[in-house]
Amino acid sequence: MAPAPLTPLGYALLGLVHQQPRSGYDLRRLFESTPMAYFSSSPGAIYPALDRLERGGFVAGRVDARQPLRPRKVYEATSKGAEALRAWVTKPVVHEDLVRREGELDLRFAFLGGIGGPADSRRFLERLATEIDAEVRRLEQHLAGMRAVATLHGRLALESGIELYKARARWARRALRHFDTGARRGPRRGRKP
Amino acid sequence: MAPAPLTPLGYALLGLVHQQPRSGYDLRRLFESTPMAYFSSSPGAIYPALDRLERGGFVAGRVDARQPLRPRKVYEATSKGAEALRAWVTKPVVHEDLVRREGELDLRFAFLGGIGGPADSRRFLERLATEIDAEVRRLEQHLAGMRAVATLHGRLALESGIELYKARARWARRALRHFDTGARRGPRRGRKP
DNA sequence: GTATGCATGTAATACGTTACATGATTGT
DNA sequence: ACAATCATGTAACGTATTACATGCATAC
Repeated sequence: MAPAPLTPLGYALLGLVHQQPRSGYDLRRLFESTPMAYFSSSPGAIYPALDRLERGGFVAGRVDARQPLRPRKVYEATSKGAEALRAWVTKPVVHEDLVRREGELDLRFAFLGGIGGPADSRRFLERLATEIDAEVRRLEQHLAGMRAVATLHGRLALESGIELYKARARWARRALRHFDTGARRGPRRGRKP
Repeated sequence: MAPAPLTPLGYALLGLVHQQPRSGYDLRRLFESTPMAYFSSSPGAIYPALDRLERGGFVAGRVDARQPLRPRKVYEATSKGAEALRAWVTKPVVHEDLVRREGELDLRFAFLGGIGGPADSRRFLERLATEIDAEVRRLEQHLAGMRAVATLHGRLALESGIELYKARARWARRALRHFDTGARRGPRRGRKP
């Protein structure tokens, strides 16, 4: 049942080769030159990770032996890989995603675009906003409880965390407008009256 | 020269035992029950990390053999540990801290309270805000450049990142008011006219 | 002929995760 | 008698990091 969960890097690579076939070098450059720099572009991370994905049957690589240079190995997602990716991006957002896997959230949402429908995007964003609200309440209670004991810096650091969560929730609710029920396409105009 | 850099967990533990002597179990509970849950409370992470800190001379542990239970081992920071901690928290914030070590920023700032003076806090926050501004400019340029090619979800995900950075910069500038030059103490009243 | 870019990889090391082990005390 | 709490640890495993290795093609 539990289908061998991948690492964040594994999902990132899987999602990218699912968008379009790419070589290890393509992926490295992507991590170097785009805001995905969150992931390491080091070959010692990427090539072994691609191997694991291939051995696990999530991606298939074929050697592109066009004459000039050292041959590229181009990967694409298998149906098993696509399924694992779908499961990952559509999985309900839970509390742990907020505190230990913050970085994955944007990635999951970005990949969700090519995979799910507007209903999936709505579910993701609504759930995200709800979980954040709950976490903000917890943090504010903690902050209230420590008012007396904690240092100024401790309180400020916690407030920083709270502000970041609030900003993310605002973003989620704004993004939701792009997936309004009944909207045929795009963010144009207000919601159905 | 380069004094064997510690891991994030290592710095977290070091900073906490620098505040006051604590046992491994104290630290585990802290990670379980406070917003520091970002760090794992698993014994397989904490006890080995404390060992490494002790072997490296950053902390010193002594067994607290008060009768009742299994004896606690209570750690406190050595002067070498305090120095390493000071170096870490006062180190200028750089671009890489933003993208690959976001989680450490709040921690560094929180510990800075017990270590540096208001001038250190100002430097930290000003530098942080400046680095964020630069990163936001980069991201917005990237967003502008991908307008045409990228998907709605990709653009929204990037906007999320931008919003989070902006929220952090706002927080930093607000927090700065607590460390105004000439202010004797606390955030009371506006800045010197 | 030297550096840079394309393109793949390996080796050593250290670290975190999960799960398990141990054992005493207190509460029901 | 059993569970929970205090308290410390170990073992197996997988993975990321850093640094190195290789080799051809093109540009200066």
